[in-house]
Amino acid sequence: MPTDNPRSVDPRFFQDALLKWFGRYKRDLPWRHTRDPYAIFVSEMMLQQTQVKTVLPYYQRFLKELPDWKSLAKAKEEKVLKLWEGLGYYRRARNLRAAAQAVLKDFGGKLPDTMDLILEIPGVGPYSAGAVLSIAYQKPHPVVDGNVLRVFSRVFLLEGNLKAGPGHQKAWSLAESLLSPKRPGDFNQALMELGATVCFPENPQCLLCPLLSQCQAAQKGLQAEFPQMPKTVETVEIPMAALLIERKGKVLVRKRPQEERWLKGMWEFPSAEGKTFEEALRKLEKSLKVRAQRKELHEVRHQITHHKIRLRLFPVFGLPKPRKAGNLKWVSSLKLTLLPFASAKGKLRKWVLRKSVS
DNA sequence: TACTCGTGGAG
DNA sequence: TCTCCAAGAGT
Repeated sequence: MPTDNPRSVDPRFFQDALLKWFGRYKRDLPWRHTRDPYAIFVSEMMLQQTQVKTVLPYYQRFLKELPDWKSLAKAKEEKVLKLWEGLGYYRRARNLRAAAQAVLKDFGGKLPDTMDLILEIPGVGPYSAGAVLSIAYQKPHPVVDGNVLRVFSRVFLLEGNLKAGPGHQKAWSLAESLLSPKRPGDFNQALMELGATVCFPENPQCLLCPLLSQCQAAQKGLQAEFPQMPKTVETVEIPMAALLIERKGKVLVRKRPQEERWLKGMWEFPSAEGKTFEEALRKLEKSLKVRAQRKELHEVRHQITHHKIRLRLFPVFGLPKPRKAGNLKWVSSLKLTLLPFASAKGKLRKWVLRKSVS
């Protein structure tokens, strides 16, 4: 019979096992070498729904360029977005800048160290608040993220969807009851580290786990059955066409308006959706008054939530006229632009940089 | 509450 | 090639 009663676990044993393991096996990460609340705050914003390995280069570059609250608060949004290019969830970048402005304007230049105040900051929710307070200020607040949910679901055999409703509440109360009051920051990081490096979604490395003796799923051989994730929505395919329009060594880019469903306010090669590529292409030709080749230069596949996007890039015939429309711009380099589906690591961007914009 | 927002890595 | 999902927040 599954027990989900936190009182069946000795918090002291849990803390000792976890902290000892963390001390020995934790990864060497840059934000573990600083006590600066700003740097820790930046790392937490970047780490939302994003793996450590992906964040690393962004974190280093971001702090070098914008080392403190003041420089971030005063930076242009374009600059912050450029530093975020390719990291995804761009609202985080805008919120981070707004957070810096709030810290300066509302909190005297110092990140607040209490739960109620830090939650007022844009982009800070329950997880980030607990993480920053415990790691930067050693305040005894728990965290619950995807890693913690996975570890708890296995150790305590928690059934059902833990990402919302009563299951989520249960996870938070467990995290609170188990938290090490002396070392909350290390405890929280240890729990997440365990999920990230041992308690994998697939093929968890149970023999390396400090909680093995406490893990109900492992004892029953049910690791693969937990966590119990809600079934995923079917993905819809969206054909998209984009145009590569060159003139005198420059390329036409477009700022996506607020009406777009994704990547609002981001720069791209002019693009459109359609039921078919041909339809998308005709829309573009009409709105920009140009003629495009029917053979694409390149195709990129991309997935945004339950949308499967296929973006084809078509070259434009002849020499198009210059245009001045507000959301269009000729650029000679992509250094100042953000290109959807063509992020820093994207194939399309690499292709364009090599073939077209040198 | 449930949906939306990006991208890359792993199996 | 396809599916899953990650140091979540905003609405």
